[in-house]
Amino acid sequence: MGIRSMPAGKRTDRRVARTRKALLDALHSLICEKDYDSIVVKEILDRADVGRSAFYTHFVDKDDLLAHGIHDIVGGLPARHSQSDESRNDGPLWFSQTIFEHVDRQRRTTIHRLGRRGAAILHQRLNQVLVKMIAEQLDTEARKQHKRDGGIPSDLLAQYLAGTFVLVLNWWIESKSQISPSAVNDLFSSLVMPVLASN
Amino acid sequence: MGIRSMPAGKRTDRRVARTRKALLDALHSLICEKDYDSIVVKEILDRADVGRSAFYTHFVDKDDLLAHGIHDIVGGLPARHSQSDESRNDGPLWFSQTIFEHVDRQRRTTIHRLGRRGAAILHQRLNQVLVKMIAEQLDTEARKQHKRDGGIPSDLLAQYLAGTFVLVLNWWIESKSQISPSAVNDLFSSLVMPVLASN
DNA sequence: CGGAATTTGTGCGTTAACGAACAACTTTCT
DNA sequence: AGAAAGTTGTTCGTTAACGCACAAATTCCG
Repeated sequence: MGIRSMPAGKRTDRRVARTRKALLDALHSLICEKDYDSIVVKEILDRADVGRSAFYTHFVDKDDLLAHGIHDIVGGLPARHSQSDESRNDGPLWFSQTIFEHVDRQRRTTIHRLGRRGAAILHQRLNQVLVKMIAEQLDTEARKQHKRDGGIPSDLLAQYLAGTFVLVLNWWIESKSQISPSAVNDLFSSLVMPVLASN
Repeated sequence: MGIRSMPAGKRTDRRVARTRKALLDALHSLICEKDYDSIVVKEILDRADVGRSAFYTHFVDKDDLLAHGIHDIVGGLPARHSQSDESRNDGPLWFSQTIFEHVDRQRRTTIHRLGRRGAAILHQRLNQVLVKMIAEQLDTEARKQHKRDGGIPSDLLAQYLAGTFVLVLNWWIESKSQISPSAVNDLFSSLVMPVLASN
């Protein structure tokens, strides 16, 4: 649910933010040291210095905690997007480059420790968040252009873009060949640009 | 009161420890940036991310918070003392060298920003804590030697040693001449050793 | 000087985190 | 296999921290 986007409601309690951050950080630092599957809740609790009951008031289990970890990754993205100089870099692909670079940075420290399951969870979640973000951005842009539609429905397009992105991302991570973030970003562009152009 | 010495009672609540540490750390980092006197409670609260009422449940005011800051400095001392190999380095002066070195390290970052008042508070508190620590150590040692007394009362001796130490420390800080920690420690030894030897 | 603004310290109803205990389940060891 | 050890997820009474509002004291400034 709401990452921290809408200005509605009162802002979150200090304690809530603290506990969440402590747990998220604890998991992150643990993943840097050992495989995700071998990590046990007690370890997270100890490192975060948080009680067991507090954990389960915020997350349903370890996987849920992991899934929420991407907010740190993707959370800062819309800020950069909306704060950009309104120049011309806000196409539907504004997100890809940044994420590719981020993944590239974290590749050797954390990502390879996730294992099949952890990676699947994160990809699923990333897909989820991306769909939402892209859909919003697409709608905003469509509204600027006087609702000119008739092509591909925007929600389908969003799902397509997110899906393709995660696919490429996954392939990139699995692939042994060392490709630069920029190069794989170009690959991604090559795949989806024709579709975008035809719209 | 009790720093964290006695094994009595249940250990402190996580929340208490967290709040205390957050406030202590916040003050410390603020002193690194501006004069102690110019720091206002609100600033400490904001940086520590702690509510106003939480502050006053632990400390009576800003000065009280500062005073409790030395526990970080002196707190680790007894551990080192009791964990030493029981060899022969536990004279009554085991504390001085360590503290001189610590002060030397923090000299340019924090100490000079304390001002008259802040320094006075810290010295007073340091004296207080030292008296207690030295007295305990003196008693322990006296008990080992079959209560052989008749010389200077141990509590007086403790006060004397602490007082002299703080005096030398203060002089060292104020003095323009650059004296090494070891050198000033030797000076301190020279002052009190005769008295100790005559006992 | 004197009013405005800020800072201080306190009170209080609400809520999140605590800690401890628990049954159910999984792992490990022999 | 079967006992011992460890892990998970839940419950519940207690308590610290929250946020907010307030009067008193202090500092700022025209």
